[in-house]
Amino acid sequence: MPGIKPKSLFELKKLPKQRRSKATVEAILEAATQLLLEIGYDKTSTNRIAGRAGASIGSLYEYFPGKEAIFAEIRRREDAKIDRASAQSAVPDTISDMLRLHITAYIDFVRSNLDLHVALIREVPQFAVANAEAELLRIYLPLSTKELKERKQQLRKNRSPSFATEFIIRVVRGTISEYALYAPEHLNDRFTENLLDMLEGYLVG
Amino acid sequence: MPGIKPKSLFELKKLPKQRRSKATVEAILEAATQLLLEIGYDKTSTNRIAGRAGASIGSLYEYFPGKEAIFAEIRRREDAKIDRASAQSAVPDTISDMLRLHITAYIDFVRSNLDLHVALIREVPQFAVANAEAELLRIYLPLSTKELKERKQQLRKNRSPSFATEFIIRVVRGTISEYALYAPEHLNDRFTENLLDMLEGYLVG
DNA sequence: CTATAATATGAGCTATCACTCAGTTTAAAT
DNA sequence: ATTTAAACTGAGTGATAGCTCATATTATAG
Repeated sequence: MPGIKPKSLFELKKLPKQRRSKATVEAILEAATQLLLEIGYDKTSTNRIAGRAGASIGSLYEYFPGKEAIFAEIRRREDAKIDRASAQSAVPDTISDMLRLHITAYIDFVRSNLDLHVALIREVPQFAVANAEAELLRIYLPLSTKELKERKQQLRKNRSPSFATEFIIRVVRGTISEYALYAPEHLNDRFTENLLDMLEGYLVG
Repeated sequence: MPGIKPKSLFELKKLPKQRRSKATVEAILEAATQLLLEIGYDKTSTNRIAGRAGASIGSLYEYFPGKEAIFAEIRRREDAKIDRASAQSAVPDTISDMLRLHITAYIDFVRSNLDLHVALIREVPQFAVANAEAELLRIYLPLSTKELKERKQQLRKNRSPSFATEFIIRVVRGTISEYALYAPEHLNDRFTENLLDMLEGYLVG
């Protein structure tokens, strides 16, 4: 019986309870984010993160089971921001307005955090891919199959709501990531309008 | 005057001349590919690659300046395969047929090398991003601005050939990568038909 | 005030990594 | 047969990585 199996390599070992330790965890996450942007994932060591954060390496390992967990938490928090960006009170009647609402929100979000967004895709190993998928479903909940079904009369013939839901979600995510990675300067209004035009043509006709 | 600056960290230091050394280089690339798929980029060490390849670590460094160069070469060879897949003799008259030709070729290619394709995106740090862009332009040359201009009468009004060229290239690449990474089992004929349908609607109307 | 839990410390351990180099073996050239 | 170039070898080096743990400090609870 060797060591005890840890709950997860990607989650916090324990939650900070006092103000002091909460600040430590925040400082670690902030330092890790900075270092990711400055020198990349590989060269960012746990010792360096602790140093930048003004914490000891021991404290870091008090809360994080390892390096990966730090970046998994950073990713989780970015996901949460997207959630907030997409959470809309009013749900439009037309598919066209629905598309515009969510896609502009998503593009605005990506643009406002472009460097970090790109670094997370480009630098950080995709250890928590399952998570990314769960995130996907949460983010675009408003754009879900259910909502499309409720607007089925607007849909083009032969468009299955369930298939179309996944399809447009992946077209949007994939295309925006592609632009963010390789042509961020083209992630502009003209792009947005073309994307919306294309998707509306696909869904509504 | 410290060391002499190497030509590039991503290119071969020297080309193998004899049959024996060519085989060594091939074995190294094959071993690196296997290890990438088995244990990932981070855990794949140069010593391990040499071991698996049946070569000495010294031989490895005779031809490759470092670990990154090995995977850059693997990527280069994959790119070359895409080139070949897209190189078509007949150039169709209609935009619709053009789309079908190149997109089905690209999807077939991705599907036939799915594991490696995904691993290269997911695991290998994007050290040679400029290369990926050069590749992009080469791959879709047939689908270029020029070819769209020649078929301008088929294009929808207000579609700029130059903008549309980049747009559809990135939609295709981004979307297919998204599916390959997160839903490879949905990278099927139904997906292909929907993608073609959407793009044709966008370009032709 | 005391006891207990929470938090912080950082020297140092083990492991592994990318990589070098002095020497040897094999093949090609003359 | 001899010379020269190409190819191969692998123990060893320096650096650094992730991470532990015994100890010390600070905060909360009773």
